[in-house]
Amino acid sequence: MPPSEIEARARELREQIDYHSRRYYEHDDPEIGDDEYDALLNELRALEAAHPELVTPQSPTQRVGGEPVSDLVKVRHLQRMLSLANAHNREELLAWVQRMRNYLAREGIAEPRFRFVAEPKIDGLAISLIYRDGVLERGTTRGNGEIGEDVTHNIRTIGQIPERLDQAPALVEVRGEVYMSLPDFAGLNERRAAAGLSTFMNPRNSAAGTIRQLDPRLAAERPLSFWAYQVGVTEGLELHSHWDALQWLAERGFPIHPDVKVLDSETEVIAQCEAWEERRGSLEFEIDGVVVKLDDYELQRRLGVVGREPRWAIAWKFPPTTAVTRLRAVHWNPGKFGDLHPYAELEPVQVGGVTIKLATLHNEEDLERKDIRPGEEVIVLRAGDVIPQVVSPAPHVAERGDRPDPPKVPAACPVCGTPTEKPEDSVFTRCPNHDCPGRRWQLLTSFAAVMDIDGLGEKLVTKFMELDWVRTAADFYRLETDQVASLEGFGEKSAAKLIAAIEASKRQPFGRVLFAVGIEEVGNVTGTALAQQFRTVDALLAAPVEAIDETPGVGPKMAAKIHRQLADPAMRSLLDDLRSLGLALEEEGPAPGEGALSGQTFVLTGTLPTLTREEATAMLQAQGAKVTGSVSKKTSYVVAGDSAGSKLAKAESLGVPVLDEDGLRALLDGAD
DNA sequence: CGGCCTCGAGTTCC
DNA sequence: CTCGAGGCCG
Repeated sequence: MPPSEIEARARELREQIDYHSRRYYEHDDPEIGDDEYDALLNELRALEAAHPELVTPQSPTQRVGGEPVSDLVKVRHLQRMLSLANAHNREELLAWVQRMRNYLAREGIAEPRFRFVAEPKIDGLAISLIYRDGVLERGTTRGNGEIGEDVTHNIRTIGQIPERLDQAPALVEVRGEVYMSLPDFAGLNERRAAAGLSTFMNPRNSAAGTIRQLDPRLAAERPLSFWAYQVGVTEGLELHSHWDALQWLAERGFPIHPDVKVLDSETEVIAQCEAWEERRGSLEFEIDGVVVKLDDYELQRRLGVVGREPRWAIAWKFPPTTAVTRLRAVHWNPGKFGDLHPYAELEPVQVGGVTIKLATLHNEEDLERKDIRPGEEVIVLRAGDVIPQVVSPAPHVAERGDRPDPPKVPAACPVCGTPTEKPEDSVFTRCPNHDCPGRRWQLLTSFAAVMDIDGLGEKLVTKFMELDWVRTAADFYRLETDQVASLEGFGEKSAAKLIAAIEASKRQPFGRVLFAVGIEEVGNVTGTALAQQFRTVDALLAAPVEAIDETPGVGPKMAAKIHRQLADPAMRSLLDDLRSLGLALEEEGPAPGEGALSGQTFVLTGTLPTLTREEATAMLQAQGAKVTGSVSKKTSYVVAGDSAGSKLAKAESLGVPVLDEDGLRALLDGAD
């Protein structure tokens, strides 16, 4: 780069960084992720390192520790706020305990009795609160540990933080974490979205931005919470252990997490850390680890501090939920209806405790937007959920001049080789071949899943297709026990079991069959609605578009699409075949408006003790109830089983009644 | 016409 | 679970 360009680039970077830094800190509303931000900052640092003459005092690189410019008053902490060493696994945790023993042995304390306290490490921000004579005097952010910022005006808006303390000493410093709970975060974002405002990226940013607002009225509108976790400087108060301190805090009304406990051995500590890790996803706040402290203050004092870290505490860090890995290739697969979907083949990498090799890329637009290229490093994320996602190129690759070519949309179907088409109105390029084996495989596996055929999974479908035993879903019902038993890995018994499962699926209601055969726009709900509306497959097939349009939940667009697909001879013959094979192609359930539970909407969540989701759905639908997937205020009941997640929380927040399996049965019995 | 609500579809790992 | 799009209600 010629010098003039370098200078221009440096200026550009400074402007961008300042802009994003303001978005983040002042407007509390970042447009880009931390990684992207860091990439900008790193590029600027690199430029400035190579060309020191470009460094200006105002450059973002010159701010101490990358702290943002701010009008908040700087305050020196009475006692430095320390950081923590990390342990990533049990070996490192045991090594920490051993280090403490060794250290104390050298200090002449042999065989000390260790008691520990393990607390969740909340992803919020650390705050120090000073109470003088029981009155909250000041709240300060951690800052760099030595100097923080005075945020007392915002601290006072947090209801969980007492203004006054009973039986308080002359001086006490309370430390804890200010955070935004996940429900509050979701609610805030919902309100913001409704008001046409941009939404926040994550609870931590949201909390950090809120606490640093200059105007407390803004902070008051944003729900913040608090957990206390330490007593710092005191005058006129004597405590002997961390646990005592926590009790003392609890007695004065500070929130202490109820599951924090004293542990007597490192084995218990490890078990506790692992337990927290397991609970991680079901807590109503984000945690990124567990803080383990030695309980006894005298031992803490003896152990002291090394650098900025106390020897007597450690943070058990959970595996990161993002990782950088190489994108090996982008592949394409046809879906049920021929749309080609790109997915990423990745160099296997550990993210959030599992190894990720594949990740969906959704569609071409998504692929283009992310600008990821095979051969380059990418950031892989496994958010609170389970599904891996490719987020973006790794920060450093975008700076490269000679990047590999972006992946190309295939000109021919990767499975059957038919030239692809891209309809005007679709984001997808598609394989137009209705007989494409890839497409048929998707249809058949989906059919097996929708019809709830036990044991008929992806592998078996593949095998049946290879042997050419199965071309359409109807062929499943033509399989014979002997035939299946002849397969490797199958015996007489397992073959009979599979055939029985296939037979059993014949009892699935008409609506479910309509869903299973693979009609675009027709899922569980629309299938059931069509079945109720038309009663028989003949009536449905004879129906003009206008009649289909009359179905609740179906409008003109869907009606046209459904009508066109039903006219397809292949679809007609499939439905015909299925009928002659004994599947239900007439509605036996109640007509619309009939049935004891008609007009009521149910949502199932979690695992019920004895019923499968499909069974419960069928039982409800038999009474005319509608079963949908998402909770809203129109939902009549949520049926919650074990490990129910966000839907249960939503039901509670909306005041929707929640049933367990017994409650459901009672309701169904009452309806008979 | 605008804005919620709902549905469908695809998807990973163990 | 999340996204986008279509339907429906005010």
